[in-house]
Amino acid sequence: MTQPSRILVVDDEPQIARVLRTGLKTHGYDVRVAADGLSALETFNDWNPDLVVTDLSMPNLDGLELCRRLRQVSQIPIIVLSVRGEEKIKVESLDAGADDYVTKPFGMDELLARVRAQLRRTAALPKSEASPVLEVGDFRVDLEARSVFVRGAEVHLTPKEYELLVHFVRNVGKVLTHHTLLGAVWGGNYTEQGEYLRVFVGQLRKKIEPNPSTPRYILTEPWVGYRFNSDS
Amino acid sequence: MTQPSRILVVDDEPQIARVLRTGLKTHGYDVRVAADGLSALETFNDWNPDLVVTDLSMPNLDGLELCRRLRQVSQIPIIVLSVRGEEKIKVESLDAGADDYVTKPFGMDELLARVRAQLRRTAALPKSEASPVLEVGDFRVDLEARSVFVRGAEVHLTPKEYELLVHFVRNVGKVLTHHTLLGAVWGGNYTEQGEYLRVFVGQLRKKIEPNPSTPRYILTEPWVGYRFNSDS
DNA sequence: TAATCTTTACAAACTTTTTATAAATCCTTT
DNA sequence: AAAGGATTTATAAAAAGTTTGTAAAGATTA
Repeated sequence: MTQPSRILVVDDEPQIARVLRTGLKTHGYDVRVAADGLSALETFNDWNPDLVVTDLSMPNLDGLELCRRLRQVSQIPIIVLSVRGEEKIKVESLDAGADDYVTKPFGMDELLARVRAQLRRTAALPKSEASPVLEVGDFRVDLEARSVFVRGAEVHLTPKEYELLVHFVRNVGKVLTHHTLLGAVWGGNYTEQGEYLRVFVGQLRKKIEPNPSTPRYILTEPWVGYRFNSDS
Repeated sequence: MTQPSRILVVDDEPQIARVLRTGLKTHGYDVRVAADGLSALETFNDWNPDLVVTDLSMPNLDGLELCRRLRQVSQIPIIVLSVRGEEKIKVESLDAGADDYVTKPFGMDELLARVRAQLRRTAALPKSEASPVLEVGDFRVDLEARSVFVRGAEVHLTPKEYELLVHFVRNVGKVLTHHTLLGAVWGGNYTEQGEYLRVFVGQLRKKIEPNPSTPRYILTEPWVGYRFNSDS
């Protein structure tokens, strides 16, 4: 049997920490709790967890800084807990290296779903970056042939559409900010051209979504960016 | 009885070339010699050898570049000959696509052992790449006779048209960038001459497409390149 | 001289960018 | 909790800018 995944919970509020610990434990995860950023880093080094769930406001070393420090040494998935409505901080978190966020107050079910999604994503990552074919959910992207198949059928994409899709597929389950996507596809001088992104996301959806008006793959994260989803 | 293996020897020094030719011939191989990289490529296309032994320093097109060019179109084993002790060039050769490396001066026995090893290795590979006849969809290209049949009828192609088609046929289904195609057919110094490609694709289409204005085989991928399609 | 390759020029096709408007989302106030 | 206002997002379509297709003339080679 495989080892249970290890999850490091970082929160200075004891009630929330307890809820998270018990919720995750009852679903089979191995959990440890740290009350601030510094002890989180220590536990990370000692225990080598598979995923981190962290609050943003904490003593000693806040969530943003924790993300940055972790990113310097690891690709481990990080889920940030943020307050509803503070969109700016969400973007900052993602820029700092977070993979996803959950807005408080949150349901345990939602958090568990996000945790599963992140663990699945990192499990699916290719061991060597060399593989010329990306296979994710219903998608198959052959980088060498530059061809794209969705649910078995080939779709033709223009250059910009293609680059955008590749970026999505390479980051399934991860929330990508407008800034990030624009930089990746159009380059660093176009990170403010939100219109481009809207237009091309729309075109991509028309080509890959069964029902473009209620997207199943390219989900929008209002005020933040988009997330590529591969679940059925 | 099976055909003797064909070995293409590429060396501009006549003595060495002669030694290699006689040595290999007395061991039952079919041998041809080319004095430089360019004529080696020609002989390769015409004669479809099973293995290439090449020197590094040559006029016209050196051994490294020859390796790269061959690798674009073939998995044929390449053994490189070079002066003893040049470790850097050894690494470069292998990066360029060489399979093995023999330092001069060398014993014929050693070279023969390397040749046998490489041929043994490729003997296990699927036959497709070794065949002198490429059959793809409605196309039949006889590399040895340098003849092309489309839907049963032979078509006459000029040298450039022929090389272009061979490159397409060898990479069915893949999108080939302008850059790649120009490099493969015209060489590395012409990768910016997009006009050439447009003109020759047009000529090829006139010769092979049932309806050149709505191509069925050579499909264009706007802003990227072309893709050869073999479906009906 | 004939065949092939290179160069040139312009119309047609396609992608990207821009623009405009409707729909959705979020925040504030009641 | 509900309504209104501000901002963001979705969508369509026109405008702009490149690339591609094609013919034909010039250059080169055998």
